[in-house]
This record gives sequence, C-alpha cells and structure tokens, in this order.
Amino acid sequence: MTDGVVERSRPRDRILETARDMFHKHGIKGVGVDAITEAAGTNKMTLYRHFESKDDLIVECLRANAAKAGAMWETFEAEHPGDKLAQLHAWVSKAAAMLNTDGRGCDMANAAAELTEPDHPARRVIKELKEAQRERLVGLCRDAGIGQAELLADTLSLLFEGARVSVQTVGTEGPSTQFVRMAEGLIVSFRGAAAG
Amino acid sequence: MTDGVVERSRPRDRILETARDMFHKHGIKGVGVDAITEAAGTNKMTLYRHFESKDDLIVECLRANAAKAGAMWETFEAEHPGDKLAQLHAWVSKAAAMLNTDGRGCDMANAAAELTEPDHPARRVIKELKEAQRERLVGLCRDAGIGQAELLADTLSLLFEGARVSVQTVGTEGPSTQFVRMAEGLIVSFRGAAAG
DNA sequence: TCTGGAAGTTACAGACCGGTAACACCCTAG
DNA sequence: CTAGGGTGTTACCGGTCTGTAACTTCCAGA
Repeated sequence: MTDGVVERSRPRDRILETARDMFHKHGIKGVGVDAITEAAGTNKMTLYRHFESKDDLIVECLRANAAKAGAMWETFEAEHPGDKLAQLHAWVSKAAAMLNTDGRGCDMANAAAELTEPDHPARRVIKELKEAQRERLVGLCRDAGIGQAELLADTLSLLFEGARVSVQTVGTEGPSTQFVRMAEGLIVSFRGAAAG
Repeated sequence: MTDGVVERSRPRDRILETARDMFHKHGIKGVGVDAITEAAGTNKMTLYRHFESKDDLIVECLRANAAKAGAMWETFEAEHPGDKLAQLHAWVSKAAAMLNTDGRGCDMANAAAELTEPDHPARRVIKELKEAQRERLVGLCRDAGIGQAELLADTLSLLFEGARVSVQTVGTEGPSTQFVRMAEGLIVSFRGAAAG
C-alpha cells in the first residue's frame, strides 16, 4: 500500500529511493529503518550491508537529493541554451511549481531542523551542498548580466527558502502565493540597476 | 549542568520553560519527557498531572513562544509610540539580531518540519499562530502608510523565514548576512511606490 | 553442474520512548 | 493538630528504535 518502489532494481537503489521518499514525507526521526526496508521490499540486514548506519543512509539520501536537484539545472540550460536570463526565469518558475506541488519544505532544511547535534555527519554535507547551490545561483545571476549578482541570488534563495517553510506552516494559500511576483520584481529591479 | 530552571517556581512553569528551551535546542523528537522533567528538577508524574500528553505539552510550548513573541511587538510600540515606520525598522533590526544570536530556526517552522502527521494537534495551532503573526506585520506595514502592505509584509516575512533556515543550514556567514540590506531596500522601494 | 557471493529470514540485544500505578511525603489551610 | 492536595519516588507496561548474529536461500557466472 505505502510501498511504491518494489520494481526489480538492486536492493541498494531501492533502499536509497525509498528512504529519500519516506524521509521527505515523514521526516528523518519519523521513519525507522525497519519501515524503510519493508517499503523497499527488502530487509534490515541488507540495508546494513550497504550502509554503515542510519546516519550514513541519511547522508547518502541528501547527496542523492542534491544530485537530482543538480540535474534540474541542466534542463534549464537545455531548454534555454546560452540564454542565462531565461534560465533564471525558468528557475523562478520551477521554484514556484515546487511550492504548489510539494507541501514539505527543503529536505536539507528539514534535516537541519531535526538533526541538532552540532557534529552530526549530515550537518557538514548539508552546509556543503547548500553552499554549492548558492554558488550555482550566483553564477547564473552573474552570467545573466546582473550587477549585484550575489545580492540578487541571496535574496532569491532566501525568498524561496522562506516560501517553502511558509507552505509547510500555513499552507499554499499564505505568503508563498506572492513568490513569483516578488522574484520577478526583484529581477527587474536588479536589471534596472547599474549592471557593472 | 544542562538544567537552568531549577528556581523555585511552580513545577508546571518550570516544566513549560524547560521544555521550550530543550525543544528549541534539540528539536521535539530529540527530547524525551524524562529528560525534560529531570532538567526541570521534577519528575514525569508531575508532568502528566499538568499536561495531558507530550503533544499537549508541545502545543502549550508553541503558544508560550507566540506569547513571548507578541510581547516583543509591545516593546516596539513602547519605544516608538505612534511611529509605525520606526516600529517597522525596529522589527527588521530585531529580526536581524535574532539571526546572529540564535542558530536555530523558528520553533514553529521546526515543529512543522518534525511533526508531519497532517492531523497532529500542533499543526493547527502553528497555522493559527503564524497567520496571526502575519496579520500583525501586515497591519504594521499598512499603518506605516505603505501602499502594498500585504505584499511588503509577505516579502519581509518570507525573507526572514528564509534567513532563519539559512542560518540553520549554512550558518551565520551565508545569505542571511544580507537580510538587513534586503529588508531596508524593500521598505524604501515600497515607500517610493504609490502609497494608495 | 558447481560454487561463491548477494540477499532473505529469524531472533535477539540493549536502549529509549510515552504513559501509568501505587505509594510515601510534605506543606499549607482550616 | 489534622486533613488533603500537590509533589516526589519507584517500578513497571508495551512498544519502538538502531544494530547484530547465525543461518538459509537464491542466482549468476565459471
């Protein structure tokens, strides 16, 4: 009933995919390894043959999420080759779509909220992956010819991040409905400013 | 060592205060009722004489947090009586200060990330309290003479919310450093626009 | 066909969880 | 002094958690 990844793929892949889905939906501490392996159509021993611990599995899930998010950027480039400004608009559009289709926030942000131990292995990879994402957005803004690229990128990412948690707390009818208008207005405003 | 609320106050107050602090620091599922009562200098039975369940305690903690946040607004009015624009700037300043002094995000947002059950009692009070906070900020913007008060209030709250999760994921040196600049720029921009 | 490794099964350890029962205590109001 | 309510103490329940041990089954490749 709950399981959906019982296709015949390698157990490790099924576990990773199932864990990603369940962590996303129910939170990390809200899902036990037994539940993951059962939903993945396998068993606990197999999980512990492929992952050192639950923490290790968490880290791998976060990396897999980042990889999937990274693939999204390639579609922007593929759909608007060379047109960095169009890719930036595509980012806004994609972000807005995520707000409406997914009531849960960013997996990394949610994980950071749950895993409070300062030296938890997930914390350093969260920071690493978030910084990489920021670099990417800054680069896109810069290549789109925007002067204060860092400031725009940071503003956009803060808005998006805030919108995701807003969806999680008050739902899709809250402040997040204004996200596109805010983001597009900012881009216009930054493009209007001195581009050097 | 960890406990700090062993002053002689009523056990219920000590439990509530301690739980607020521990939930904030370690997350909700990261803290057990035993740990709370021990840190509060009391015991589990006393907790369950004052609170129906852990979920009930969570709800009361969230309400207490909101009450404390509400008190903050009164200081704005007290320090800038009648000057709504100054109060808005005070809000920005206070928000920025929170970003630097508290590495954890908003308790309600964190709780929403952890408590994923759609009908969890905490979810409805989170929504209720967040909506009340939004109303308050919208009202302040409107009273400050800003035309698109809702849009500014939503933008500011999304920025702040995003900044808090950013601090939680990448630390205080990330995009959140730009929060004040972004917020003040927005206020200027909105004041420049038609105020009707 | 044989073999070796991957995967499945069962059972368990040890800890922690939320929540309750039964009882002893203490302190204040009458 | 006494009665009673709030509090503290201890022990316990049933469940869940991560992680492991020992063993069996299965299947692909030589």
